[in-house]
Amino acid sequence: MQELITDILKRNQLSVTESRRKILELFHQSKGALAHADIEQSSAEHFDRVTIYRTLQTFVDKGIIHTIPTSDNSVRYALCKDECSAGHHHDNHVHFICDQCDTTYCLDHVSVPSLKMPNGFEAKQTDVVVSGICKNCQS
Amino acid sequence: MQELITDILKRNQLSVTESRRKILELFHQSKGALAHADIEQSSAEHFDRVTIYRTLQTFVDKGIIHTIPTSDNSVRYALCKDECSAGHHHDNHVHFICDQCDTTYCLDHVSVPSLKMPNGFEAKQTDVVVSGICKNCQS
DNA sequence: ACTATTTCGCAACTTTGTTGCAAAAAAATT
DNA sequence: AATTTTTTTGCAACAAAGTTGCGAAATAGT
Ligand SMILES: [Zn+2]
Ligand SMILES: [Zn+2]
Ligand SMILES: [Zn+2]
Ligand SMILES: [Zn+2]
Repeated sequence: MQELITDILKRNQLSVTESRRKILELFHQSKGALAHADIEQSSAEHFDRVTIYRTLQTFVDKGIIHTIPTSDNSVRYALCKDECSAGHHHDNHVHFICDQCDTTYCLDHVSVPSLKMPNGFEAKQTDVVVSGICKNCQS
Repeated sequence: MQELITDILKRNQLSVTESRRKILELFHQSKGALAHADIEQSSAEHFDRVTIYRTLQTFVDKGIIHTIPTSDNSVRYALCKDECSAGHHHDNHVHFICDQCDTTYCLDHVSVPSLKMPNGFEAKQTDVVVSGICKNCQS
C-alpha cells in the first residue's frame, strides 16, 4: 500500500510528505467520498486545517481527486480514475449520496446523460447527483 | 405587482413584512437565481444579514423558493413553480449556470432524466446542474 | 385602540476558508 | 553523507459565511 501511495505522488511530481501520504491513504481506504471534516477528524495524527485545505487543492489540481457537488453545499472529494490528469478531469459519472448514512459514492458505471439544451444555451459540463438509499442501508 | 407579492405571502400564512415583500419582489424581478449576497447588496434598503437568512429559510420551508446545488458550493435560490407547497418541493427541472456571467437559470422545460441505478441503490431525487455559456453571453 | 403574536436587528459566537511568513522537511547537488 | 536549494508545513491573524438568544419593533387579531 505504502508503495502505491508513494508511487502516485511521485508520478504527479509531488514531494512525498507525511500529510500527503496519510491523506491519500485515507482516500484509498475509504469506500465513499471524503469531506474536509472527515479528514480533519479521522486521522490518528492531527494535521493542521490549512495543510488539509492545501493538500486537497493540490490533489484536485493534479487530477488525483475530484470534487463532488452536493445539494447541501458541503464539498466532498473522491479519487479519480486513471483517465484524469493535471488540469484535465474526465469524471463524467453520476454521484450518489445516501440520505441515511450520508455516504457519497462515485457510480463509475452510470454515465451522465447528454441533455438537449434550449436555443442559445451551450452545455459544457453536466453534474448529476442522485440521492436516496444506498446498498448498505437497504433494510 | 405589490398585490401579487402580498397575495403569495398571505396564501402561505406568512406575516406581510417589508423584508419579505422586498426580497420576494427581488426574486420576481430577477431573471436568474439569487444568492444570499445578491440580496444583501442589491436592495436599496439594507436588511440585516440574519433577516435575509431567516427569510430565505422561511421561503424554502413554505415552498416559495428552492435551493440550487452548485459545483462551486455557493447556495442559490430561485422561485418555485405553482406545484410546490410547504414541505413538498417538486422542482425536478435542470439548472444551468453560465461560466461567463454566472447567472443561474431554471430550465423549466428540460426535465431530469431517470437513470438506472446499480443493484441495491434506490434513487429518490436527482439533481442536474449544467454549466456552459448562456443565451445572453453567446458572441 | 389595545393586546397577543410574530418578526427584526443587534451582539456575540461558531464554522469554514484564506493569506503571509518563519521553521521544518524533502529534494537536489556536491 | 553533508550542504544547499526548494518545497511544504504549522501558526497566527484574518475574512467570510452562517447560527443563536433576546429585547425592541412591527404585524395580526380582537
Ligand atoms: Zn447508506
Ligand atoms: Zn466521482
Ligand atoms: Zn451568461
Ligand atoms: Zn430551479
